Formats: sequence, structure tokens, C-alpha cells
Amino acid sequence: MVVTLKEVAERAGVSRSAVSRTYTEGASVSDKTRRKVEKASKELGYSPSLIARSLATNRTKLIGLVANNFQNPIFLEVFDLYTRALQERGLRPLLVNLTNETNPEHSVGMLRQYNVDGVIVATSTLPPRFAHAFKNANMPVVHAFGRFEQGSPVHVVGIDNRACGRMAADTLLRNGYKSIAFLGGPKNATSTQDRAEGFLSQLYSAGVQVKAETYAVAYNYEAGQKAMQELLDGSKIDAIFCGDDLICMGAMDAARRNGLSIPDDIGFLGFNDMNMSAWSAYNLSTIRQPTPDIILSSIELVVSLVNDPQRALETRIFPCSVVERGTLKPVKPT
Amino acid sequence: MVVTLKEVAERAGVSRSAVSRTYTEGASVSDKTRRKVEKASKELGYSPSLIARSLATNRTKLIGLVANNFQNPIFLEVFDLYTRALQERGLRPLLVNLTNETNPEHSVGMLRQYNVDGVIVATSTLPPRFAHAFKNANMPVVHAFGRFEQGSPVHVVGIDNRACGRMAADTLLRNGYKSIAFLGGPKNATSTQDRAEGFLSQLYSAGVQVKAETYAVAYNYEAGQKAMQELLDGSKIDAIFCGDDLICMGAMDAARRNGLSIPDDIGFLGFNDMNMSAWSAYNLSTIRQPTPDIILSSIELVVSLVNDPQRALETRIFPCSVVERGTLKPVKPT
DNA sequence: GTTCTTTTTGCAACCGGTTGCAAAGAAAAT
DNA sequence: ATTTTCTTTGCAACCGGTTGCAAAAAGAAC
Repeated sequence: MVVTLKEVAERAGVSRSAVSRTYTEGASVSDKTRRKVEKASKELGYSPSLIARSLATNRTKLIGLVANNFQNPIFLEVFDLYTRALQERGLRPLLVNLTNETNPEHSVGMLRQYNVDGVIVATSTLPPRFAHAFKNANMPVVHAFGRFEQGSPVHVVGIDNRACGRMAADTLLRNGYKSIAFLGGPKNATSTQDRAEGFLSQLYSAGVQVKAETYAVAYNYEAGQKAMQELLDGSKIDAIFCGDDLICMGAMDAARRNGLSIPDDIGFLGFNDMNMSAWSAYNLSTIRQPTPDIILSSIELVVSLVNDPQRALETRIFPCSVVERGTLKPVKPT
Repeated sequence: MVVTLKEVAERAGVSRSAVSRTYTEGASVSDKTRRKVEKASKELGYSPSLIARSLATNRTKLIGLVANNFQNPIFLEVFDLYTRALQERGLRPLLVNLTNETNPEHSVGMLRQYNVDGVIVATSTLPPRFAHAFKNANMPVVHAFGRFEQGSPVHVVGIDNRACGRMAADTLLRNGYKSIAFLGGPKNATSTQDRAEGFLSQLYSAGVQVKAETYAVAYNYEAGQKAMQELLDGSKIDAIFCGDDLICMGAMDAARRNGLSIPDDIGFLGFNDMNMSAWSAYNLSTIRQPTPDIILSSIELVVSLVNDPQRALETRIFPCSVVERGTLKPVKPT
């Protein structure tokens, strides 16, 4: 049914090695043989089996792409970028959905069976022990959107969430807000923890007491809406920093439902700058995370890791920036 | 480095076949041998290599998941369902992003190299020749969200878009709308064509002349917004059926920007019922497509196709339903 | 035309599993 | 206790490639 190297060899009148070498980068074949092989290949419609090749070379060109949040549209942007960038490099993503998965060993097993060349854990909401588990299984692993910390046991590409939290605080303070609240993502996500820490400590340094501190149970709309409603029931605030745009949208809709007008009655500052944030229904001022940079860099890193597993641990941090749209009152002229 | 079957065999004091059989469904092994093998496996930390296995069995348990719209959040829901459902069956998705890809042969090559067991083309915006190309390459292929038509050359799981178009027309008419417009997705998508045809023909049958018929250039928000703005500049309408919720959201925001209030000045009916459609910022009345049913059924179908490639061509159609929310005026009591 | 280098080629072993077949062993029937 | 039947086991070939090694061929130097 399927054309094999052997048939091509016979047709071309050369050895199997010759055929193999024709399709191996940097192998020694004369132009004459190569032409014979290519002719026979074309006639038979041959294309080498990556499965067989990877059995011999121990390289699959498969990269495990591990995620666990399929509710936040930001991840669609993430998948788009990953799949395309991997494809361009001749690699393929093996998508692993860890929603509701709690056992790291289980996911390691899944990827090891396929002998993936490397793993990219693309989420901040997975406990660090998952990334560790891949590392312990001796797979090159990069934690994209992971935590920035000294002595991280795995390679990390991401942002400095504490610094971003401080940036958020500065932004709200600069715009003259006084009654400020924080609405984070799930409390067990390191990204949430760090954003909260940076934000709250910066407010504190400025002598401003935070009016409310609350956390959504998930990085999604419904959780944001719910948390905001509870917050509004309890306190009077004039601005809020949300740890994620989607949560922020839920929160905005909750505020509007309570008859508040944005940004006159209450200001919102989001996080991520996903495509939807620019929609006119939200027009969200937010802190932009350089997602494409993180993704490309994590791919580049995992690829070099494949070639050099002993490579020194690395943490790559990209800067964030404030995107001003319509959910914060303009800075008062002084 | 990695533990192989041979080492397990030696340690357990049995032949390699015995080990293999222990991990092969339905093979003949005595309890005694099985226990010896399992003990040795555990001690060595063995797990069979799927790569090696698939070389011998010609089954990879890999399913190519082909998509080309990474801008519409509905696809995140689609990926979530696919990845989880495949995982539960011990299969893995190999995600292929065909954004900007125009050459079917190229994508076929990518999947054939990995020897995928089957392919699911999950989009309505890919020209049918892509699905055909997979079929011609002798891969089991199912076109999910594909076109419902007699004599389709590939297996299709989806909805009857014409019937859904008619359903949309009936809904608007029933609610008393008279100046009705249609805003479709990209004109070259079969889903768009069919929804338009059903919708327009049903209006025609009811003696209602459509006020405007226009198409967005893509299944995304910006395209919807732009098309709606142009439409509003040209005609006066009281209701519109959009061929996709995301397009509809763009259209709604365009209408609001023009000072129109929903549903008092203008009614909206969407298509798909994605998660976001329930958000209070939109609260969209829409036609629900039974996405989970389509996904599960397409997986089930591709799996049976793998086991029986000669299986007769099949078209599986699931019914849609109207979801009433807040973007249409309530039916006038008679 | 020899000799020495360098390049190209084929052989054969290997990657880590599966499986048809025949022999060995266990269980059932007589 | 023998024969018959059924189950379990190991051998060896195979899946479709790669690659170290030595021989063959080609090219360079003399």
C-alpha cells in the first residue's frame, strides 16, 4: 500500500542506504545517485516515514504542548502562534489537555509513549510540579508563562508578574484613583500570586490601603462576574485591577448590571491584552503581555534544549506595557 | 537511557514475546508470566514505545485534527472537546493549522509522514478539496462541520445549514420583523452559502423581500463590525440574521456605535451559541449548533473508519435549535 | 601510470516493538 | 495411564528506516 524505501532503492537500482542518505541532511551522496533516487521517488510517490525514522534516530519532531485552560480565548491565540511557529520549523505539536488532570505522572506517561522531543508547558495555572515531572522524566521542558524566580528548577519563559503588578498599581495611582481593589485569578496560580503581591506592595509603598482583595475561582468570564458582584455588594471602590482580561470583562459586565458606568463610576484595568480587549463593548485598558515573544522564545529554547540537554537553566523574561483604552479616566492634568 | 522490552524480558526471565503479549490487548499470556513481567516492568520503570509499536502494527493512535480558524473562540471550545474526547479513547490529536495554507497536497504530506490513523477536518471554511485530498491519499477522513449534501465524496458530520437558515427566517418572521437583512460569513464557505440560501428562500416563500444581503470577509469580530457598518450606511432595517455569533457581536457593537439600541431599534439573531453569546454584554439570541454531538460523533466515525476503511459513506446531521435571549423583541401576543 | 586522498557506496546490524508458527506444557477426556 | 485438546511460550522474521565500517570508485598529486 504505502511506498517504502526498499522499493525506491530497487527501482532506482541503488542500495537502501543510498535512498536513505538522499533524504538525510548532510549525508554523502553523489549528484548522480541523488537524481536517480529522486526520479524513482517521484514515480512511486515516496515520502519517508517519520515513524520509522524516529525509531532509528530517536527524534520524533513532536513537541508536547501542554495546556489546561480551554475557556480563555487568549489560549486560542496561543495555540495559533504555537502551531504555526512549530510547523514552520518542521515540528508538530502534540496537544495535551490537562483540564481536570491532577496527576503529573499520568501526563508524563502520555508524552513519553510518543517519545516527544521536548515539552512546552504553556500555562501559569498548572502547579509547578507538572513541569518538574517532565524534567524528572528526562524530557527537555520549558515552562512558558511560568514563574520568574531565582533557582527555578526548569527553564522558564515569561514575564515578571510582580513587576507587572507594580506597573498596574502605578497606572491606577497615576490616574488619580484612591479606592482601589484587586480581583485576581485563581489563588493557586503563581501568576495570580505574583501579580497580587506586586500590586498590593506597590499600593502599600504609596501609602494607599487597598479597599478589597478578592480572587476568581478560574481564569474565565463567569468567575470574574461572580467575584465582582460579591465585591460590589461589600465595598465602594473607584477602580479595580483584574488579573486577566477575561475576568475583567466579566467584572465589567457585573458592574454595568449594577448600574455603574465605566469609566465614570469605576475604572478597570485588565491584564493580557487579548484580541477581544479592543472590542468596543469593552475597550479595555490593560497591561499587555508580549505573547508572541514568549511563544517564539519558548520554541527556540526547547529546540536548543533538544540539541543540548545539559544546557544551563535559563529564565527569559519579557517586558509588559500599559495599553490605554477607555476603561480608565484620563490622567488629570496637574 | 530508556527501558526497553528486552531488558524487561531478561529481568523477568521470559522471552521478549511474553513481555510484548503482556501489553497487547487480547494476547495469550498466563497469569504467572504476566505477574513476572509486571513486576520487572515496575522495577525498571518500563512503558512500551508507541513509536516502535506503530511501526509494527501500522497504527499510531494519532488523529490529525485540521483547522484553519484560530480567530473564533468557538474553536477553542472545539479543541477542548476534541482533545479531551480523543484522550479518553487513548488517541492523540496532531493539530494542523491551515491558516493561509492553500495547497491541499502540502497538508496531506504533513500528516502522512506521521502516519496518522485518521483525519478530522474540523472547519467549514476550508475548500472541500482539502478533505478530498486526504481521502485520495487513502486516509480515513471525516469532515466535521462540513456540508450536508447528497453524494458527498467524504464522510460528513454536521448540521443542515439550509434548514438552519430557514429556521432563522421563521424566527425573525414570527417575532414580527419586516425589514430584514442577512449578514453572512465569508462567501466562499459552504456553511455561509447554505445558511444564506435557506434563509433567503424562506423569506421569499413568506413573501418578504430581504432588505440587504452582505458578507463578512472572515468568521471574526472585526469583519462583522465592518460589514455591519457598511450595511447601516446603506439601508434601514429592523432585524438581521448573522451567520455566526462572533460576526454578530461585531455587528452589534457597530450598531450600538451608531446609536441604535438592541433590541428596540434593531434585532439580532446569531448562529452557533458559543459560550460568549450568553455574556450580558451581548445576551445574544442565536441558533444553537450541537457542537459536542458533532465532535463526539465525528470521533466515533473516524475510529470506525480506521477499523473498516471500506465502510459506506455516511452523512450524519444533527438538529439545531433556537436559543432565545435578549437581542430579539418578544413575540407580540396575538 | 602509480600512489595517495577523498568521496561515494553497499553491507549488515540496529532502533523497539509485534506476530505466525511450531513446540512445549497443562488440562480434559477416555 | 494414554490420548486428545487447548493454552502458553519462544523463535525468528518483520515493520521502515539509519549508520558505522570497510570496500570501491573517483580525483589529486607525483
